[in-house]
Parts: sequence; structure tokens; C-alpha cells
Amino acid sequence: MSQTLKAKILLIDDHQLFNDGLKSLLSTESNIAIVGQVFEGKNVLPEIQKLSPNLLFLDINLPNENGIELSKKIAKDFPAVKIIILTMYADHQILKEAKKAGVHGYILKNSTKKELLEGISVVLAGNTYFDEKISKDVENISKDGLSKKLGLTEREKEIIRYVREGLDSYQIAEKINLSYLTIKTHRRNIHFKLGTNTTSELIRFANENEI
Amino acid sequence: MSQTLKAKILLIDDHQLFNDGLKSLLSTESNIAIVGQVFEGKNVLPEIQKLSPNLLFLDINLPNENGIELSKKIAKDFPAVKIIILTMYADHQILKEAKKAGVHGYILKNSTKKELLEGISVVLAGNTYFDEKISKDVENISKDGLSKKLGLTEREKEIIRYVREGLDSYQIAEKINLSYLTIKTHRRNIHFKLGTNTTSELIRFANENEI
DNA sequence: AAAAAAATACCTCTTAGGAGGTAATTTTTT
DNA sequence: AAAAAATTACCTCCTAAGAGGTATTTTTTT
Repeated sequence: MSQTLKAKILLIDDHQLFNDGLKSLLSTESNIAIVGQVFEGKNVLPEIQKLSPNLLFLDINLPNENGIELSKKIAKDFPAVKIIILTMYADHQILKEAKKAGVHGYILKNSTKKELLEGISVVLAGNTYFDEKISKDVENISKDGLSKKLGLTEREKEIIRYVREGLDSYQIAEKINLSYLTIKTHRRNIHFKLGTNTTSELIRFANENEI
Repeated sequence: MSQTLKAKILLIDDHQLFNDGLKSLLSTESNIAIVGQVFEGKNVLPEIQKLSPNLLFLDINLPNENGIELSKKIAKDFPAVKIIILTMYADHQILKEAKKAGVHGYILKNSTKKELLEGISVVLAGNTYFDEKISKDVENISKDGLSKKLGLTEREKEIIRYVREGLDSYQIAEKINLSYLTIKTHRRNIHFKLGTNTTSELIRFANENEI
């Protein structure tokens, strides 16, 4: 539970209230020091240079910047610095990308202080800490209530994901090695199940119901 | 600056870390008491009943609930309780809806503690406090960095919003009383500016770049 | 082993969306 | 007042998507 290394944390989140709140919340911990706070993506690398933290709490949504992309740069330029993504997105797709970007932890904003401290010590001990609430989702990929209620099959959900990513039927067919005609059939069945008629309606439905 | 009334605040936000952080941040203030914390929409009304706060900090995004809708109920059932929406959405549309729902304040999560305290005292004094950062936006409607960089016009952004909502060109034309052919022209110009080719790409782009 | 569900793939036909071009009117900026 | 930008609207042509139908193969469930 208690890491040997003293945590020197740089908080990176554009929401000042969250950033300050987190600082306040962690200020009582004796083995944690908040060495700085950053509110804009462009200040991240210089501040790391200046403050030499050993751990970052990094938000994904930063104005004009993306936490995942930033992570790649940080991992490259400052390999010794640990990164914990601290975000509201309980999305396994984003988690996957974050892992690929080389982050050491992924914690949701609806976690408790206890989980946060746990994450800090685990990561500083040289291990990785990924939020269980998502890890579970990664395995039984989105067996959400709604998709089940609508009777969407795995294949159909896969195709919805591609449509949502902006691929057309031909590209999807190529991607998963199926006939273009098969994709069309699936799309028709999807529309039938969702009660939609157009691609934009489909995407809207998918977005609103987190399929 | 200092309100006569002691603030008895109920914090309503499903992000535990934000909620706790805010509590910690405000705990040093002598004329403010955090009387409770709520993490789920369904607990809000009972907790108000039980704890009788005089001020709520209310998030918009609550699991299975919507802060705006909740505000209407609260304003009806507990007219004496002041409501300050505390959200990440710097969206004049949402602000407008919040005002209509009868809230007394609207503060962004990227505000400072000072602004928050200002908001508290203003609202408890019986006035309303709406974040300037949006009030300005309400006038020169959403001149976001990116849309400006891409050179999207107001009309084009309006049409993007409708496309994103799942309307087809004909429905959009009807909605804003324009020719179907005009909508097609706008869509073509939008695709040109965004570098997209299909509706789904357009929606994806819009979603990812919060146009 | 039989039945049900899912995945695959083809057909035809209609329509909405996208590509390319042009141009008048209105609004805003200089 | 002149220039620039935005909005409106039409044309043609082509293609992707959607609607309706059918059918085989594979996988899962009973």
C-alpha cells in the first residue's frame, strides 16, 4: 500500500476546480507531493522538464490537445515519468489506445480517493494499474443491457462500431474480409432492429445508447 | 463578497473524485458547510429532504438522470433551495435550458475557487450568477477555435448539428425553411472544409472536434 | 441429432448523398 | 461606396445506402 518512493505528482487537467480539488484532496497525504498543476496541453512538456515529477495525472480532454497523443510524446521524451490517465471515459476502446500509448495507469473520475492512492503506489512500484470497472468491459466486450435487449448480434455490433468510425460498407467489407453485400445485409438488419433508416440516425442511436 | 447566510451545500456529482475534491477545497471556508454528497440522480430529492441544504451544486451528467430535468423537479418541490449548475459544458444552448429550468447559477468546472465562492455568495444573496465565459459565447455564438480555423460558417455549423442529430437533408431543409438543394450545397462545402466524404465521416469529425 | 440463430451472399429497385459547375442575393467588412 | 464573405438555389451525373426478397452455410442451443 505505501510506496517506497515519494510521489512527486504533476496534475494535468483543464478543469481548474477538479485540478484544485484533487490537489486539496491529496494534500493531506504525507508521502505525496503535488509539484505542480497544468491546465493547458501545451504547457505539459515544459513543466515536466522544469518540475521533474515522477508521476503524472493526465486528463484526456484538454483544449486543443489530446491526452492520449500527449502520452506518446511524454513516454518518448521522459520515459522515467509514470503516467496515469484520469478521465471520465469508461470506454474500453479508449483504454486500449491509452495502453498502446504507453501509459501506466487508467483511473476513472468516479473512483474514490482510496483507489487513487492504490493506483499511485502500484504505478510507482513499477507496475500498471487499470481500472477494474473498465477491465471487465474489455473482456466481455460490451454485453450491455441495451444491445442485448435489442437483440443485436456480435457481428452487428462490430459493424456499428465501424460505421461509427466513419467507414463505408465497402471499407468495412475489406477490413473484416467479407463481401460488400454481406455488410449491406447486416446494415439492413441493424436498421430493422434499431428502428432507424439512415446512417446518421444509426450513429446517433449508437452514440446515445453506448452500443 | 461574504454572504450573511451560512451556506449549507449539497454536492451532486457522480464523479467521486471531483465531488470529494470539491468538498476538500471548500472545507477550509468558515461560512460554508458541505452538508452532504450525492453521487446518483435518484438520491437527490430524498437527500434534500433529509439534509435541508440551502444550496445545491448540481452536475448535468448524472447516470440515468439529467441535471436540467432534475432542476425542474427541485425548483418545483423545494423552491427555497438555490441551484448552481456545475458543469464542463460551455454551451449556450444548455445554459439557456438551465435558465429555463429555473437554476440560480451556472459555473464551469474550469473555473477557480474564487469564482465559485463569488457564485455562492451572489446566489445566496438572492441574485443569479451565470458564468461570463459562456455569457459572452451566447452573444457571438460559439466561435470555437477549430471551427474558426476551418472557416466553418454559422450556417454550416448549424447544419452539422442537424446532421449529427440524425436528420436528413430534406428534414433539415424543412426545419430551417430552405431549399433541399441549398442544404446539399452547404453539405458539399462542409465536406470540402473538413476534408470528409461521407455523412458518417462528417459526424465522426464533428464528435471528435466538438464543433 | 434436430432445431434455432447467426452469418454469409446474391438479386432488383429506389432514393439520398456526394462531385462538379454556376450564379444571384444578402450580409458583413473594409 | 466598394470589396469580400456568406447564403441561397439551380443543373447534371454517379454512387452508396436503403428496402424487399431469397438462400446457403456455419454456429449455437436444446
